[in-house]
Amino acid sequence: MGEKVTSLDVARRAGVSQSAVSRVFTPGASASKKTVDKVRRAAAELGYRPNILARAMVSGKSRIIGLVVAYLENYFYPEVVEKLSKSLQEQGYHVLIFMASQTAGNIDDVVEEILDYQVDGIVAASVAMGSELSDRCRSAGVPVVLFNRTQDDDRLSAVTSDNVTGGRKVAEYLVAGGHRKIGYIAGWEGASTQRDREFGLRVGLQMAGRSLHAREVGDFRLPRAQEAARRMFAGPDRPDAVFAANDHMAFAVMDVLRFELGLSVPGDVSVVGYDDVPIAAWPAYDLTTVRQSADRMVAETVSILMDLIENPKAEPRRIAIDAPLKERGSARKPQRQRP
Amino acid sequence: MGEKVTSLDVARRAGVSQSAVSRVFTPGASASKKTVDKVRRAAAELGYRPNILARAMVSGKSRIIGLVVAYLENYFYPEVVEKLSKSLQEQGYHVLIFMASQTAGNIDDVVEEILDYQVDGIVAASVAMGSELSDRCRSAGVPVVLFNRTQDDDRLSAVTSDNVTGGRKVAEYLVAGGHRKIGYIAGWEGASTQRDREFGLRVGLQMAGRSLHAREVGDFRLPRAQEAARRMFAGPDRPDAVFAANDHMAFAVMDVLRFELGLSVPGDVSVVGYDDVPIAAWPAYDLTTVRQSADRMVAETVSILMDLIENPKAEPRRIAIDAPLKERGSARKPQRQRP
DNA sequence: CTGAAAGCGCTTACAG
DNA sequence: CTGAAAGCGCTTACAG
Repeated sequence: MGEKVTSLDVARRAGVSQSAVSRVFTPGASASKKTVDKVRRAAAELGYRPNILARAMVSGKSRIIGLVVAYLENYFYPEVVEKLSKSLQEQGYHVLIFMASQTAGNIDDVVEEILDYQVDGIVAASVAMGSELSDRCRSAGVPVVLFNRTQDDDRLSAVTSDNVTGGRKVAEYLVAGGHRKIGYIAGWEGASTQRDREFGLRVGLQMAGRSLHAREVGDFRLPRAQEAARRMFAGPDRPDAVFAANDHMAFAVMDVLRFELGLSVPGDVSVVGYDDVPIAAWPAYDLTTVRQSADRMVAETVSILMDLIENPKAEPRRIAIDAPLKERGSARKPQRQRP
Repeated sequence: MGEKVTSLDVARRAGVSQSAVSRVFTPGASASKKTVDKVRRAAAELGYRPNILARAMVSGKSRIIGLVVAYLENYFYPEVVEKLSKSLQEQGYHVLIFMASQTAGNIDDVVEEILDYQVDGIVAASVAMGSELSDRCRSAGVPVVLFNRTQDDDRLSAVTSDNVTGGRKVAEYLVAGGHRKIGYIAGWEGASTQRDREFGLRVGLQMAGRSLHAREVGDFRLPRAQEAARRMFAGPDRPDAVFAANDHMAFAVMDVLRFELGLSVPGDVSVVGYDDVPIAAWPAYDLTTVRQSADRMVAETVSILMDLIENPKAEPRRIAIDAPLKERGSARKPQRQRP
């Protein structure tokens, strides 16, 4: 206990200076093979490992990335956390996680806390950032990338899927499938993903000369989505198709339709989601959905972050990954085969 | 950019010493109201925030907890990550996340990396730790708590649910439900949770004068669990009940039974899981399962960690939270009503 | 209560 | 290539 070994201890045992030890443990530094050997041996014998915090203090690089995430109930995010962590680990970085409470104002406090840890970068997943906050990050020289969300501030990098096109594809697919009464379960209206998906849906509908038959707000949350589905199907003129702004809500909608209202999916009503989380492929749902590749979004995020960290004057980037529709069993298929 | 404000800047502006500034920002320290006011004002004007890394270096407390987690596909873990982060945040700590690759040996490297960050404690969720490793942590004075796993080494703290009793309850419930051919889908055999749940099941069966009818290994993974279910139901003498070592596998088993084999659940076969993840309550599964409270497990974990951090000579603790059976629709119910 | 000084464990110019 | 020295931004005894 407390047998804390420092670089000075190693230096003494190896018969070299502290600087030499430092160089041996610094990737690009110059040291003779002889020194390297002596130092490595001494370090191994002593069980020495560099103190990252001390290194961070002097070098100004902590190799910590702050990840702000609001809710892990939507199973798209656990996948993101896992992939982001792994990918960053491969780059020699680690993720410090900050759960933003649902409460609106808290995100600002959270970012201040993150900055206190001298992070090298911030990934804000599914949260919006006040402009004062992004100013603070900018002046602190800490790059921020918005994940699965965009903001007007174009000095902020952002990675999303192409939500507008994704929404439009759903409209086209549903129309091609012969649906005439298309309902939409909206996500939380403050989210750009919600707005973009809905916009795409409406554009697609309009291009086909149609319009939305019904609309309810599910807020991206399970109970709200259930209520939204109940309201939407309460009247006599029920939809024959529903697009839910994400898979998470689509599952809830399907279950209300099937188990509460006794409707058949897709017999009576087609259901389409957005995200393609793993559960969408489970046979109990077999959900037709828009595929949003966590892999590709994470890869872009890491790439942007690394660029911005290495080159502080690099331009912020905004990426929208293409989002193809994944056909499964929860929505009636267009009759393409019979021309 | 780079307008890095230090405690010395604040001190100068407030007309006090650096020590005074430090004291104002240190919870228990003594400072006159006058000094506090001057310093707070100067700090606010300058936008000063203490550098946590610098503080960590001198104080020896980083207020970072390392969390090692192996896989987030089992939706018990995202819940844990979220709750643990929030709870720790409330205590002024933050979570540095480390994804342990599936590869066996890697966990050791990961722990070394964690230690490099001078964490104040480690939570190892669903991973085992070599004894050399736990020795290193001990000698570094870093407390470790195993989460949802136990090890022989009783100098390690561990938080689990009462897996043995949980398994036994499943046996009793299934027997009471009139099942005669009970199959078990095992998790990864290296996991204590797997061993304990199976042991409990076997004990319960034996106490009722029964024994296991079939057993296949699902490794806690989706595809393996599916294969296990297929094998188990391939022969003529199929089980009338299946206990899967966790919910995640139980979902896969249910889907194979229902959608591949055309069996009715619970009409033809009852299915029981373990964990009670949120999806278990979704009507598409309505899974009878053993409830393992993430809330309580997290609370215990945080409590142990805080104790161990504050008092390094505190004894390690091993907690097994009680795990009640949650009755739902996927398993035939015992006929209690008619005596 | 308050300040001057030393030091946490490293890295980084600067000479050699 | 290598070492001595300074310094990263704080906190912590130690005097006062």
